[in-house]
Amino acid sequence: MSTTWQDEIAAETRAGRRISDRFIVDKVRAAVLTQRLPPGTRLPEVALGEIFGVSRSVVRKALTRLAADHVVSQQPNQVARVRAPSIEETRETFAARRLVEGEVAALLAGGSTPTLLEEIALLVEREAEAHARGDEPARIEHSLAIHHLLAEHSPNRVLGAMLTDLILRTSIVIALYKRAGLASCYLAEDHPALLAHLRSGDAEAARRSIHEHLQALEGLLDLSIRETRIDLMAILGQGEGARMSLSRG
Amino acid sequence: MSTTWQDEIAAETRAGRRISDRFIVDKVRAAVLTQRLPPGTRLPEVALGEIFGVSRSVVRKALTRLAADHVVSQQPNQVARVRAPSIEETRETFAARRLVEGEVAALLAGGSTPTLLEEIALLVEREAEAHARGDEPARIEHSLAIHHLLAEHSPNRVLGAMLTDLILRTSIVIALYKRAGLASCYLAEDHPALLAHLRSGDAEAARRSIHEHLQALEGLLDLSIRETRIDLMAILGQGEGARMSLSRG
DNA sequence: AGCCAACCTTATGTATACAAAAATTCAGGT
DNA sequence: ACCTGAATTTTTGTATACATAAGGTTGGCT
Repeated sequence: MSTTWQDEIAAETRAGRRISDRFIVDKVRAAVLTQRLPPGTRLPEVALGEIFGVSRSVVRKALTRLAADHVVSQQPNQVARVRAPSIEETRETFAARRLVEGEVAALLAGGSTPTLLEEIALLVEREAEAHARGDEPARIEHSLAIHHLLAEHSPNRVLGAMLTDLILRTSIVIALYKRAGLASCYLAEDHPALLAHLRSGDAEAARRSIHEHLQALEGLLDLSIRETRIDLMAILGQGEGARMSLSRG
Repeated sequence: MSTTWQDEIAAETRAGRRISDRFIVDKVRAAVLTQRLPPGTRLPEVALGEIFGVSRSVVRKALTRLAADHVVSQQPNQVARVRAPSIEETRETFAARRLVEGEVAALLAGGSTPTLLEEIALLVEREAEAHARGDEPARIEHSLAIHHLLAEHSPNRVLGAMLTDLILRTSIVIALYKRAGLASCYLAEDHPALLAHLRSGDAEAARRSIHEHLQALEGLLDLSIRETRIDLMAILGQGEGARMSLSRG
């Protein structure tokens, strides 16, 4: 994974651009989303600075922004760590997203442009194809793109920004709590149904389909009471593996 | 106003505490809320640093956090300025808050503790008293306290945090767009009605009373189309007054 | 052997110096 | 008189040095 970062950093510097805090935010967020940086991983400022070839100033700004996005936790005089949302917070995040994304979908059911509907239709198709050929990373990417499209085109931009945040947070906890044996969180009917309701302009049906979709998604997670699993992971599991790959750079 | 800050800074240092970024965030946010720092005001890092007696490092962190809270706008290589939300954003913020606070109130209608209900009842009473004696600052404080209480006690803490943010943002635009001749935004019936519905446990009635309350509040604002008012203010009105009081420190 | 304390390592908090980019000012020309 | 453009000033971006606090480790003591 460090090599991936190394490559992207090299590409960025070759392009004449300096590494910005934004770049670091994006890379760390992507790594957290794909669990290359598991919850609890320590993110010391100097180590990150060496990896990205910048000083602590830039890293600190990036970490502050990641903390505002709920990706890392930052406590005074302590190392920043990849956040491990609790089961309770996971449930609450899903509930918040149901509320917000449901409203956005309802707003969009009235006034979405044909262009938007076509873009969504394309992504829905691609997601199905990716699933059919067993390409789970591509499927996740297209699925996320659909929801991000809703957020970006929300008539209410304040709600849209909130939704962007919630999509990120739910993605993190989905990666975290996905039931062990489950190959994919694909729900074949849900996105086509949503699209149909957006097309027909039925706001309440669109809202309902979002609610059901997210409810089903949450149901695919392993949110059993034994929260110890995560605590142990945060305390013990962050050990040598993740730490080394960071300090190796 | 600088003298107020000076006093608070002196009190903080006397107490042995160093001025933290948190302190600066709180003070700037309060000043924006009370319009002592009008929209468009420039907030240069060195000037703020001199006022608070800290270096740019601390100020920068504070400004980054204020930007995350939508209080100031920060663009690369430009001075941070107090944000002036547009009329459109104001409407969208109110809509978002109606959605979120309505849900929180509905959740709270079922399961709020007697303690919480008593606290709210006390604040409702105090707000009415403050209004009766014409003490508008105190009235605003108690009114805000009621809504913050809902946010803090939200069974869904994710929604609660989102509501805290939205309360701040709506407070800013209320101060910004309050109709000129209006002495107060007090709506005598609304808070008591909300309290009654929280007590009775009727979730949908509680949600509805929040919706109506916020709709009425938005109706008290001057959101006419001529947005030029704000643009002019941001460009011209930020002149000597605010700038000087900052540089005078 | 177990526990405690002092030390040392590590990492963050803060200030400051220098570089680069904007904004402003002022002079020159049309 | 107005517009243009270079020089100056202001302000931010980044790196680095020093101070401080947290965490772990080793030594000594009971």
